[in-house]
Amino acid sequence: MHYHHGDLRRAMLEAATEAIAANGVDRLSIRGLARATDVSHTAFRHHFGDRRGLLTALAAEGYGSMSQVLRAVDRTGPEGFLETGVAYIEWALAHPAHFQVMFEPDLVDMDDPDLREALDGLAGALMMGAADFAGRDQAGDPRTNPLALAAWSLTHGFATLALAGNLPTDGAPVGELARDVLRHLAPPTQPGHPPTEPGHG
Amino acid sequence: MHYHHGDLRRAMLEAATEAIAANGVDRLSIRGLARATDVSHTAFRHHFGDRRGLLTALAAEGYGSMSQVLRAVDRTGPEGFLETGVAYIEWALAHPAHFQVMFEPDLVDMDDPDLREALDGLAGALMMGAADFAGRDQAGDPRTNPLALAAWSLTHGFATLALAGNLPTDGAPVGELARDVLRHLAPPTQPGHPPTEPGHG
DNA sequence: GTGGAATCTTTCCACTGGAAAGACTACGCC
DNA sequence: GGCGTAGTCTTTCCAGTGGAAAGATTCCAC
Repeated sequence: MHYHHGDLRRAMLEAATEAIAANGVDRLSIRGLARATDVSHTAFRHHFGDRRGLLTALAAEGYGSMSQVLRAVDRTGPEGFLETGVAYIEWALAHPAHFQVMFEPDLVDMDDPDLREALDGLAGALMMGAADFAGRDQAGDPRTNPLALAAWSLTHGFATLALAGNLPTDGAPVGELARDVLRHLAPPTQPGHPPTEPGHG
Repeated sequence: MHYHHGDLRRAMLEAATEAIAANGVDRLSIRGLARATDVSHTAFRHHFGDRRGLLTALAAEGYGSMSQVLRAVDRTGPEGFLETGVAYIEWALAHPAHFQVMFEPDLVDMDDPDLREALDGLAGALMMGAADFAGRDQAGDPRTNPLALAAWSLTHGFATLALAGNLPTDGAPVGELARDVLRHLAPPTQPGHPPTEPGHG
């Protein structure tokens, strides 16, 4: 046992990831992390400042990881427009702790420069994927393009509901179900009547 | 000031609603609620048991309220299939504290009978609305119908992203944007594998 | 080596949620 | 009226939490 831990910052982030995934972020205890890492409960302050700083770092790590994964997606296939969404969902299910922190602004310090930089990186990756849905001619910015926003909402909603345990995840891999769900996104038809035509038509 | 508060249960729920909407559920303090209600910090225990019990009651209240609103939606118009989704989103934005607690299973006691009953009521209302998306011939159960699940995911995702501050809510009412987004849901146009298998049931 | 910077500990504090026991009040019953 | 019981709230105490401040230890450039 050394006085210097070696890489306490990383160890704390990993311990927090496990603890949040197991018990939820509301039951995350700094002192519990310190015990798991075998340091004093104030050791983390040098690296993160306070509890919120730790969660902010975790969120930034999540933005970076997700951004990296989404940018590596092969979107050239016949259903390439779906792949970013599927990757988004699979990443969320594989990183529940990060995902939970990433989209709860109450938990983090939104003014943190590292966080903002990582978030901007993810936003860029999302726009690339959304452009596949919206059509390559159009901008994929959800702020201006309702179809892109619909793609993001659908993907994010599926991931959120799945993480909250509201989906039948029994047996079949979620990736296939996600594909089936994401396929139901379509451009708008004439306003005034529904774009869906039930089977009896 | 009476020894008996009168309706402490309701007062506590309302104070909690305000506090969560203002600061998020993670910063909700029982003692803070007690101060706001001018009672001792253990007075609530008789009504809710513990902190989790209070959040559980809040979630149940939310399920009941949302269910009631969704069931009152007029779904007969030309775009009636959208109205449940729009009402879902508008309810969520009008009740951010409830919504936040309703879909975070870590925060509540999922075995609470009152909660389960209220949740079942909401599930029924959601299935009615989802059936409008999925087509009236088909079951609107998101557990078996991918289109119904897509409708729920899209609606829920939009509400979640809006509450997290990720949407451009400047100026225009969110209801219209929600309509534009929800209109993008459609049956699959891609050949190949049909997303819905006509299993028996 | 030595001085300074980085890292971790010790100690203390205000605060939190919960347990236990007691005090007050409403209300049916005599 | 008075009485007793159930319901409601308080008082008191406790273990646990996050954070502030100051000190101890180790690393590293020189």
